[in-house]
Amino acid sequence: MPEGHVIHRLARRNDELFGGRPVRVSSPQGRFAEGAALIDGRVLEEAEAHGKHLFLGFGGQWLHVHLGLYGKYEFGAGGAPEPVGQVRLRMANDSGYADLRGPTACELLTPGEKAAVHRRLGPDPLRPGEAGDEAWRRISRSGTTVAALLMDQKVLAGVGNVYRAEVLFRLGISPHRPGRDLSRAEWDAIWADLVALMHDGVAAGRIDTVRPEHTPEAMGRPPRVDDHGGEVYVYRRHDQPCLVCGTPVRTEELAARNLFWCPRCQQS
DNA sequence: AGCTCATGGCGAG
DNA sequence: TCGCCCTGAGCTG
Repeated sequence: MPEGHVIHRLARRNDELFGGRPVRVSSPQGRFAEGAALIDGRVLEEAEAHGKHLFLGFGGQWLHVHLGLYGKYEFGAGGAPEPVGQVRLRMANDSGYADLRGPTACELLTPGEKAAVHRRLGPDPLRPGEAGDEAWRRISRSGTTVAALLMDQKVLAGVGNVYRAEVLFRLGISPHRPGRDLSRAEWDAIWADLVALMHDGVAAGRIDTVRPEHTPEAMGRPPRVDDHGGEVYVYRRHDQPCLVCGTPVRTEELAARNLFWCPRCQQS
């Protein structure tokens, strides 16, 4: 269950393991059998991520993978074992293998179709050279809440439920503020914080957002591990005391997703 | 064994 | 806004 940092790691991992060499491609489960046959034995030329979309380039044909809510990659060294369960896509060479399960998308795209995917995605804080200006144009004109806008992949690509909750907490911004009520300075701060947090996420392979001064050790509290594997302020911490002010973290359903925030630290 | 939930997104209405 | 798709983990019984 991935946000953008996971996909960028997957692009790098695929490139390291398979890049520049022929790769065996199959679909043990069978649901991607025809596509797999078309690229089986070809050379992986490039691997790229845009938001939560992964693109693997096989000379004019692009394998497009989107993990959705449940998709998962598993990498291994050496020979691939007998597939267990539902493996949609398997890529393998003599060094190792990668198994993909449960993706929302696993398909071959033409360059034109790939370009269309990019066109409908907003700027990605993890893509080199991208700026948040295009996102700001949409946000500053929208009456939708900033919480919903941050999750909208047309506005901004790669941010999911964890990063949106955490960046709003870190900047003390209420998730219910309409986008058009944000100042340019506030947006610039959000973008800069996302760039920093998500690059940390790529490096660490998990989402950590708690500043050093608010860690349990610094606050004189018992150590704590969030069940999704990172240290965060509000994500999935509903009814637990805010790490900064002690007020119970609140939750609410917004556009069919859980939103988390601190009603005291995020009033403005 | 059978729920329920999850870091997502699409299309129908 | 709702229902639906994909899969697995973590409960409850």
